Amino acid sequence: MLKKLSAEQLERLLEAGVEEFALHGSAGANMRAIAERAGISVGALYKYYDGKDGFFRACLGRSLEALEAVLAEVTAEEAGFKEYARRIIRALLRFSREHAGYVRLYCTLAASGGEEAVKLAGEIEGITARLYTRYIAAGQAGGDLRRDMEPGMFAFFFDSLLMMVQFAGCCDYYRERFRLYCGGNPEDQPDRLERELLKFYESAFTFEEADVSHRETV
Amino acid sequence: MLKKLSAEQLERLLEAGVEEFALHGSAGANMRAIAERAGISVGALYKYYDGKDGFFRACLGRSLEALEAVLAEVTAEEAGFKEYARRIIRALLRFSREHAGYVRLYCTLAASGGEEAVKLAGEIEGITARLYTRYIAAGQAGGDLRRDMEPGMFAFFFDSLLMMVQFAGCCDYYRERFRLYCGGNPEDQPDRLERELLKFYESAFTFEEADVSHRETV
Amino acid sequence: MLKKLSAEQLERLLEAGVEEFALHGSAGANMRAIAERAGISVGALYKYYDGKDGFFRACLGRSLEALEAVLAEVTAEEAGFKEYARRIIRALLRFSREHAGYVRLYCTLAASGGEEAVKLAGEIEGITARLYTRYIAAGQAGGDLRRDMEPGMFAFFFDSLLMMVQFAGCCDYYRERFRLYCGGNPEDQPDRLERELLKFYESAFTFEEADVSHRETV
Amino acid sequence: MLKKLSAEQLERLLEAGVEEFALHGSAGANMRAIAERAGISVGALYKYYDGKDGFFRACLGRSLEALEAVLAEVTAEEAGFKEYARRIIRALLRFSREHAGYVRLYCTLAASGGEEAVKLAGEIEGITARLYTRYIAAGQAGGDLRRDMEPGMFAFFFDSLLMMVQFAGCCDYYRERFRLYCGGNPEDQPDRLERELLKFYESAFTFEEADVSHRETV
DNA sequence: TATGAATGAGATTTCATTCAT
DNA sequence: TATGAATGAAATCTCATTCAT
Repeated sequence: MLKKLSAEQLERLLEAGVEEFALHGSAGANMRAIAERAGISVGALYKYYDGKDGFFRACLGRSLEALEAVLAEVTAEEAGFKEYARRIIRALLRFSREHAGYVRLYCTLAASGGEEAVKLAGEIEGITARLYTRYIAAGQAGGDLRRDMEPGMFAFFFDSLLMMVQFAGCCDYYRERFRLYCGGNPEDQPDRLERELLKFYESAFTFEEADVSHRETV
Repeated sequence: MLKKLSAEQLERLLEAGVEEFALHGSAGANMRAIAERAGISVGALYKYYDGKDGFFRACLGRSLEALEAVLAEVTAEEAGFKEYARRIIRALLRFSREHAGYVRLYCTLAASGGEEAVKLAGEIEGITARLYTRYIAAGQAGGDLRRDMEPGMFAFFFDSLLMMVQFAGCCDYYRERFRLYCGGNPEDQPDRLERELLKFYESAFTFEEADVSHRETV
Repeated sequence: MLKKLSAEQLERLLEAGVEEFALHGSAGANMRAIAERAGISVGALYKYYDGKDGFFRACLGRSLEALEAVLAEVTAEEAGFKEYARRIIRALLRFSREHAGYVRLYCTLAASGGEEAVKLAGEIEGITARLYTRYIAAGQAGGDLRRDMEPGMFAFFFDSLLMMVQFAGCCDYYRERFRLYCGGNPEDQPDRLERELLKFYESAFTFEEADVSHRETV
Repeated sequence: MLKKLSAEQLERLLEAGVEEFALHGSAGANMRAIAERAGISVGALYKYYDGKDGFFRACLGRSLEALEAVLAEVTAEEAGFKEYARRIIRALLRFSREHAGYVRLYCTLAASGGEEAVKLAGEIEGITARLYTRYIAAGQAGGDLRRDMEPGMFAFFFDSLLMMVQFAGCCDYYRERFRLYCGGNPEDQPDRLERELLKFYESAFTFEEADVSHRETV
């Protein structure tokens, strides 16, 4: 890696890459278009990155770093489940507003197949998987969360909805889908989304068979 | 092989297309590779479909039809919420086992952007969006489901988890992600997945603030 | 050459070929389009003619035969120069009205290069070249036509104008060119064209230096 | 050879295109062959021109510009009819010797049909049509040219012969045709051709009915 | 060193020709 | 025998990558 591209230029380059890859996929992206969008020459792009694949991975890395940073920041502080969930929801909604390209790229990556995708899944999802699962298990141990659930499974459901909400804020298809179900866009009604999602989570995670044994299951 | 393309060959062609598009995306797919995979000539492929885009849409159409057929079949019969959900879960798990390619293509489409994706979202998701939302609203009216939720939003959550479970059964990234959270693959433990997901749904959808007012919210 | 295509079908085939070749040139013509236009199968086309080139030559032959037939008919009768010219003009104008495709194909052929074209030029133009040249020489010997001209050259000029008039009646470019010079289309004003062309010919062919020695040459 | 395309190479590219299009027509020309003939890569060809059609038009444009330049130069100076005609004949004969490819392409274009050809006819022929017609009308007004002719028609005849002479110098078919009528090639005997053509023109344009009323019309 | 034009392999697409039916 | 779908070579065109300037 040479050192002559200014930090700002590198920034622009990665942003351009993220956007182009998110828009057209790894195969459909156009290296020349990326360079132009970033205002640098293709030659420079190839000096700094090792071909299209290498650059794609760099863009991906960039996106995932940013995502992880947000999550790390949010999950650093201890909090009760509801508050914890609220913070994550808010952070991710803000993230998809501010870094739509990153989320789009993440979505594109997740849809792509192959060894590479598997490897990246391990790197990216491993952290949150462990984090959420442990947190839920701790909640169970502490008596705050229902005991008749598998922490891993419920962590999976928890994270899945967060992913979907993010995609709904950034990716055309998921955005339209959200409109059909809920009306409007996620970023225009963060409070409503937060409220309903929290409600959903709260009861799913705290409900106990025993508490409702008198009710007729539907 | 100069025989007329048999129905089976045409079938193979679409399957090959579904697989290739699912694997490499719309841009990355290779028409020659598709023809070879199906064992026919490129010329024949172009005789039956109008270019790459046209063929892509045909593959998409086939995938979505199959998906809709399954959902239509399952949702035709009336049932209580839990039974209804159970059937859908089972049907979709079976579908992703038997038609992994269709689901992969659906996932690829959802990740792609553009007008086309938006239009397709409307066609594909509109049906389930209305279906689920109405079903939930009916459940509320009948007293089976909690009243303090927005039917649309909760339908969105409901469907989102189903999507994720399907993707986890078919797409490399989502599959790996599932392993990290839950261990193993969805299709190898359908009962476990069904049980936990139903548990999650049941409490999320039937919980009522009033019932648990004595509990400390976590 | 097999015998099963009816005369009418063969007719249609050649007509279709003439039109297609005239329209798109030898390289641009589409064999399938020709077969379709003629209402027969491509297989039959290939049974009767040996590939594209062979069929092209057949179409050409057809056109040239028709052209020669017209000229042969007209030049069979003896007549004075002016009457002779008048007849040819009229015959060719009618021919280009009734067989525009033949003339177009002739024009296309003449524009194409290569050995083939040279060979065909010999076959096609040889006849008229000899005919006109001899006629003019005879006119000179008989005292009807000026003596200070080379019969071959003047025959060339004579024929060249006839070609142009024909092209003007059938080929888009030449037709537009005619409109710019003369206004209207040749076939809509055959009398005017005949009159002026005859005037042109008459003076060109009968003028004698001696007769006008007293005039200042311009 | 990774140097920037030199002016000379660009020149060669157009020349190669003119030659290839002239030889095989617009449909039959081969872009790869053109690039090879010019010694550049196909990629470069496509960087400079917008597809086959765009490049064809560029080649055409170059040919027609050159033709117009020659005519403009020649017709700039005033002169009596005979001198004027002599100059044009000479200029065009030289032009077809030096730029055979341009003339061939012009001939190919004229034989091709379609809207495009009509439009180009308007652009190309319009200039000479007006020029010649006005010149002839002026000659009539000044008493130098016969009054019993339509200037437009005679201008058409005038130009038609010039076209044919040019084609005879460059296009295989027309060249062979010339040999049949006149013997030899136009460019090998420019003086003879000039002399005879002038003779033809002179009498055609200056003949007056009145002058020869005593002669028996042939 | 940074540039971006040139390269050319490889993709999409067409269409003359074949041959099973 | 006549058909016309299937073939696949060859055409057009794109774009990741190189490298002379």
